[in-house]
Amino acid sequence: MTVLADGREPGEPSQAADQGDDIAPPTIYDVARAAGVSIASVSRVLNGRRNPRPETRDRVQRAVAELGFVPDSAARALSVRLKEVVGVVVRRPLTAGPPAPAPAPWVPAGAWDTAGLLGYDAFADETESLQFHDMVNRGVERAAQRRGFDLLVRSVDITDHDAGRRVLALARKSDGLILHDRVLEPDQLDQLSRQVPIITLAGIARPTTANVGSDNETGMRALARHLLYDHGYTTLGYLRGYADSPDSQARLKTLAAEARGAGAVLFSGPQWQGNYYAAGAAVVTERLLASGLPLPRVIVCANDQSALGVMYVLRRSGVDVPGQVAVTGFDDIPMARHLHPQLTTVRQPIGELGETAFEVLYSMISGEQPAERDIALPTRLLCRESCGCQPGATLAGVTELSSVRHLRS
Amino acid sequence: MTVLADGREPGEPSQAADQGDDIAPPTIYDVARAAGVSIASVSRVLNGRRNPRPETRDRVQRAVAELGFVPDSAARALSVRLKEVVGVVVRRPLTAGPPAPAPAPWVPAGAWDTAGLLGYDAFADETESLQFHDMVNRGVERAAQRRGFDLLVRSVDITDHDAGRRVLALARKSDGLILHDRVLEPDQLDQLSRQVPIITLAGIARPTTANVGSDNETGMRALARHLLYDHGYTTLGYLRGYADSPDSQARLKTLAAEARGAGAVLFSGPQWQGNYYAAGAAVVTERLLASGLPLPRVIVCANDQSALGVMYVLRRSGVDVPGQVAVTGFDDIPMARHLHPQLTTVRQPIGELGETAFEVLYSMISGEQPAERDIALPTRLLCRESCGCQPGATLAGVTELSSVRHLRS
DNA sequence: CGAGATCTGGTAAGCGCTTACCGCTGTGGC
DNA sequence: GCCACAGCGGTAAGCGCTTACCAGATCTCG
Repeated sequence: MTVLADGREPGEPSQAADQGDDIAPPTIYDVARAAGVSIASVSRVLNGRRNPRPETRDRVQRAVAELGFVPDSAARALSVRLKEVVGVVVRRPLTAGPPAPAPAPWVPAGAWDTAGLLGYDAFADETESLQFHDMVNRGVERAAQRRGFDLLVRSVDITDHDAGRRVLALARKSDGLILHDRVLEPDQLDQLSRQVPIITLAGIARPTTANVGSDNETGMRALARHLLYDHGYTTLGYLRGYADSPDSQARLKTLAAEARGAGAVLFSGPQWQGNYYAAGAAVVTERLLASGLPLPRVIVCANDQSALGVMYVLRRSGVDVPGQVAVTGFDDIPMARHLHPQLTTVRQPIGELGETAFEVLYSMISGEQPAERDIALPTRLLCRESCGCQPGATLAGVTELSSVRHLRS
Repeated sequence: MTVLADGREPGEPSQAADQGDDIAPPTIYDVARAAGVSIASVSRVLNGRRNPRPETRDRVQRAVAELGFVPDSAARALSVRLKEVVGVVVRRPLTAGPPAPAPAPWVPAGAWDTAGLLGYDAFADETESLQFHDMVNRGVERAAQRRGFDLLVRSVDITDHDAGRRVLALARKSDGLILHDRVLEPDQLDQLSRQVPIITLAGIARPTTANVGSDNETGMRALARHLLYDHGYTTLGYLRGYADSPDSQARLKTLAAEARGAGAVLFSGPQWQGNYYAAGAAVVTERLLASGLPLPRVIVCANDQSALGVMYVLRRSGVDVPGQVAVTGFDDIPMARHLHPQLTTVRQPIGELGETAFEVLYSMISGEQPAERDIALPTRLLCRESCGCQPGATLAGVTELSSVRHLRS
């Protein structure tokens, strides 16, 4: 038996450890001693290796139960090189107040500071509220739990241009990373992904990473056709998300193609540049109103939160939604159905996005090559009221149009 | 220099490690070799110990930068006995659909199953939406980040009666735990808290744990007096949270005392037992309506989510809010101001609750005895519309009444 | 200019766990 | 009855890092 210099065995709590209050948790040595076996036997029983003799197994299990032993994760991780932790990184404004804008030179300085947005106090704590990200993370957690993994969550500030270091630090605390929108630059991503498995969400798959997103084309096409043909709208505006968001770009592209096909006019110039936040959308909408130019008949927003901001400003300005201007979103966050009018939007399977991301990551951590490097989950149109539809007679006041069935038949 | 059996030094990536795709991250041995120093020197430079010679420091820093070295957290944790991770546990329904009820024998079986709640499809994904817990966690994360800690988040199912094991497992992955409402039974708490520092949120401080909550008394007193004296309501109902929630009990107690003092009638019997969820509150409200008994003039809800459910059902049943029945909440979650009518509620400093919890936990992890074992953060009344007030002329449509100033002057 | 004090870098032990390897015991086949 | 062999438990190495301890170099001051 190994005995340390001060006379105690390895793992035995030292005298000075803690006075009464906190006692150190038991180690595998404590269990081995209590069971009268070696630490190897304890470990084998715990990990189901090599089929130990029933008597040995019993003694160990009894000792484990009695001491309430659970192996220390750090020691285990060091040994098996698996932490059973995945890191999740979200880029979000950490400081209170409205988010900094995406690069948008046409927005006068000050427009985003607190003073400039006082009128939008209604969204002051928007960044505190549940967003798309959080719901995705909930899905990641569900899937992770099934594999005994936990989530290590970290936010990087929207203005943090040295996110690389912080993400790398997280990487060394986990077995793999799930990165939300816009967390790393492509070259940082390439570099990091050679050291640790990485999944991006709503990004672009690269040689060494996989991406999980949703089928923007199908959903947006259904929405566009609904607006263009069912409602007959001929002028539309697209309020964008971050300029470099692949999701926002894909949605715009599909919408533009459909509008063109229907001979409708689509506004989507620089003055339609939002940032996925309600506060940002509110400012954009106000500028549009102030410009005196006529508004399009319908404003298609890159996401639900933007739609929230648009509707808020329109309503305050006495513009009837959807009577004068219809508004639509994308995502179907829970708040969408609690708005007045209820928001017509395209539902993404938000939780599944997270679950899928974890499962793909898990397979990469296990050393497999993922079969598919770019996964798009299905979307579907939810017609509620803000597009101009009358609330249906369905129970929840939602008319569901499966985009596929509706359009492909 | 130590050399392993196969000829490579410790830490040197073995040949078979990974083929091209993933390469193992550099270890401290790689850095030491690149810098031409020993691993001890590298460690000392990294941790700022013993003031190394400038030249040594330079060489190490250069090598670290070049290799992009970041120490492995598991190895570091094992050595310094600090993981720089705090575990956060939330009890929530993990499966889709409405939550299981708190023990409430008067609710007929089936009332909570999907079929029984079909009419409340509006809240089907409520458990997916932002809740109080998430906002608190955001605060924890903020504070943790300042200390280089990360959050390990885990949910336990609302029906999981063996939560102890799962929480213990989390404990061994972290340096301390923050437990939300109702995660552990008091005896489990006592046992676990002797091994690891624990903070409860909205619970009760015990000899070995600290608790962070908010000042229910002051907030509820302000709300009660506003309803009783400013509005002159003489009949009230209190829709409770979980039966064993200290928050819910404290709020009821204060409300009852105030009502008694004003000679008003307060209903709070078993048929007023909710569960902090909108879906639960909706069912309760429907039963109250079905009972045919007259409703009180105002329904005071244990939290905002409950108020959401109450308002939803009242509105569907043609009851005018606040004209016929006023409704109030507690918490001030972001959705509160987006409801129609806007919800009058008592604001808790939700984010600060989390930040405070972390700070206290951090001090315990650092081996200090917290000065205060039971911390209550200030609350304040926010009068919006659902209590019967007219929307004020203030910018955000919110009349703020500092509970202290209003009542103590 | 030499002895002690000071400073700096290296060596090695140890954190708590897993597992390769070794040796002992008991079994079956000849 | 003996030996090969399977089965099981123990010993010890090693995961990547920090740090106590030691030894050599440098400095200080009598």
